[in-house]
Amino acid sequence: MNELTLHPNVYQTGASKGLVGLLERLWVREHTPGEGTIYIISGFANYNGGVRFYDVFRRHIDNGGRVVAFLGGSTSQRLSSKQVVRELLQSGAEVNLINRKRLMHAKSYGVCTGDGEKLIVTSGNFTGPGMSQNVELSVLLDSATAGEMDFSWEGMTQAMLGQRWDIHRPDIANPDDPAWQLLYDEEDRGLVLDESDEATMVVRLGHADTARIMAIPGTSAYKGSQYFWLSKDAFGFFPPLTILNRRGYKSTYSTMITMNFVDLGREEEVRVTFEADNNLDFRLGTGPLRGTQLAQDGDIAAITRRREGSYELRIYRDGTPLHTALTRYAISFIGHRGKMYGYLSNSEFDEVIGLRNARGARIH
DNA sequence: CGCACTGGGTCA
DNA sequence: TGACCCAGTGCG
Repeated sequence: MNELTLHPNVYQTGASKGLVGLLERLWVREHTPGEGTIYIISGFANYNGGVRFYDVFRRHIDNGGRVVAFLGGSTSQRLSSKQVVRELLQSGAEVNLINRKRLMHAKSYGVCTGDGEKLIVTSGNFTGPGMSQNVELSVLLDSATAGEMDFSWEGMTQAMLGQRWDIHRPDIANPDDPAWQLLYDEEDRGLVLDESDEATMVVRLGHADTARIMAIPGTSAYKGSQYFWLSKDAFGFFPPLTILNRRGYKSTYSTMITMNFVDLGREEEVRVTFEADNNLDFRLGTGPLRGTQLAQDGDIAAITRRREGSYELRIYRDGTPLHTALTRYAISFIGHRGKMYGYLSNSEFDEVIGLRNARGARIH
């Protein structure tokens, strides 16, 4: 069946809620690892755009399948990152970088197997924000429809390769390959945030988020790790999750960020983890809050991204005026226990909490 | 000892 | 079965 989605959570005609859901249908639910070829076409690409699927690609390739990607590349613009290309190449994917004066701006994803051709035509790039945060329109065309209009992935990709375009295939073994210069380094923590990335996430905390915060040291409730569970739609809100797990056998992708625990007056390094191979949990480590009694079920946490890897965390207790003021930004329901979350710009957040007046001047 | 891991639960 | 929810174990 064909499907259309306008994400995040705006409109959908079928069961899938957004681009990631459509991709899961094509590449996971309706696909057997090793069968046929997976295709990726995107002008922009970063690590978190693919983090849901690297495991899927690896398993597919290990079982004899192919993954073919066409990504934008440029020496002057930040189109695709070294990190996403390295990860794709390491899993065995074939990556073509298209360097054009006029951007390769198409976005399409799909698969070709013995069952036929399927494709998604979308505005969503292979990036964290494109996959979930931005408003993006996507259409999935099933094999019957693709067959009806005579679409072929092989035909389209061969036609792309036949253009007089500047196409590069970076060599994973050779860091001096000039093709790498078409890619940017997204792990440069000195990167200045785009204004649209200067955002604050507000999330209504639940029991699981606060049980260890409320626990008494020495009790069993105090044991284990202290996390806030976030929506996996929040990939785009964090730096690339490029750290792979060392110990376990279930792959996880994580990153370390600097978190200023404003209520503690303390800054700590904490880990953000995506449990790709366990239960798809997306967790923010908040260990320093353990046992502090600073947050309980129903309170609001505000997580403010100030720089690429620097964040601030503030807790607003249920029943306080600022809790009420911030709750109206938590507009998306997630999970099945009434958790809600949402975003607002940092300038708006600063104004709400009184760090800044309506004219944007900082208040001391 | 804290937290990276584990592996269930639960509802749509 | 996807995506949060939950309660630990045991490693370093």
